[in-house]
Order: sequence, then C-alpha cells, then structure tokens
Amino acid sequence: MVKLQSDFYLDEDVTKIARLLLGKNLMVRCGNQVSGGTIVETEAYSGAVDKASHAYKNKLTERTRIMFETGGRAYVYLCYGIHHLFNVVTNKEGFPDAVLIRALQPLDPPVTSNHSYRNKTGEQVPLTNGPGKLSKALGIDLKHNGMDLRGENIWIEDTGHPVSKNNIVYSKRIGVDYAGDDAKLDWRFYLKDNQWISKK
DNA sequence: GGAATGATTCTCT
DNA sequence: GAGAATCATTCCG
Repeated sequence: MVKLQSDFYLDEDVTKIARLLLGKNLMVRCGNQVSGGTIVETEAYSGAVDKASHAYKNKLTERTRIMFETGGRAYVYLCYGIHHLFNVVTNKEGFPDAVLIRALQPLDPPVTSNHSYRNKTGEQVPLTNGPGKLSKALGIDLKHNGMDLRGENIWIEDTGHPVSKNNIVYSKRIGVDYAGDDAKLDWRFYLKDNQWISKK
C-alpha cells in the first residue's frame, strides 16, 4: 500500500478528486490500533462558487481557514452538535475546496471490529455508512482537524485497484437543500451496487 | 455576551 | 415522514 502523495490533492478540479478517492483506503491510527476502510461514497464542495460550502464566496473564518490551505489535509467539524464530519482538503493554497467522505466499506479482513457487526440473524450491519457514523467508528474528531494526510495518525492509501468509470454513480448531494441551485449539482459520487453506501 | 443554526442520525408514528 | 438530540461556530450588538 502506498500513501497518496501531495500531487494527488492539488488538482484544481475537486469533483475529479472526489471520483478518484473512490476505492482508496482511509486509515486512522488511534494509539497502537489502526482502523480504516475503503472509500465508497464522496461529495465535492468547492468554496468559491458553491453555496453549500462553508467557504462559499471564499469566506475565510477561523473554522474554514484549513480549507484555504494546500490540499492534502483533514478538515473535521462538528455538525448538529453531535456528529463529526471528515473532509479531505484539496486544491492549491488559497482555493477552499474539499471532499466529504460519506461512507466506507470495511476492509476484508477487517482491521478492527468497530466497522460492522453481525446481528442475531447473521446479517451484517455497517457502522460506516454515513459521514457521522464513519467518523465515530474510526474515532475521528476535532483533534484530527488540520492534520496532514500523509502523516502517521491519519492517511489515505492507494489500493492499486482503480475504480472503472462504469462503476461510479453520480447524484445530487444530500442534506444541502438550503443551497438553492447548487443543491442540484451532481457532486455526490458512489460505487454502483455497493451495499455500504449511506442511503438512497 | 447571547442567539441562531446545521455537509446527521436515531426513534417513534 | 416528523421531531429531537446537542454544541462549535458564526453573526449581531
């Protein structure tokens, strides 16, 4: 496995990176334990032109500052006072783009037992099929905000198995209906027929 | 300092 | 399908 290098994150087309992240592995170290999964669902947010983005119109605040930095870092924030949402910062310094990771597929064999479990009927129940849930499963919280994705605590690695274009589904983003016309953009990407995506 | 709010999820109907 | 939980961040005064 090879960690993704900085060139990957610097592309100016955030939707392209959102598509390329599908099939890659997101890994998090918690103490001596490493957990993670394969990315199967993402959403793109482009600050300068996207009403749904926290950095819309290049709005620079204490929180969004991390999005303006050079691609390749983690942007984590608390939503609804309950859920931590994990994003990958992309593009060059000064361009506030990010990709929200919405769902992971547990590794096989699983590296930890936190990502899914089998209920009494033997059915596999995922704990990583949603942006809030996967952060909880991996132990991601505000302390990861701003971390370099090539470090030892959190990183993304190439599995060597690129996803073919035919297996990527495009759709409207979720939970951003307030963003007017930008809510209609097909900036959500997920793997076709994958059972681990968040919904719909 | 204080009020408003959301890139969600769970529970109950 | 509707409503609650719950708090860091933002905006206003």
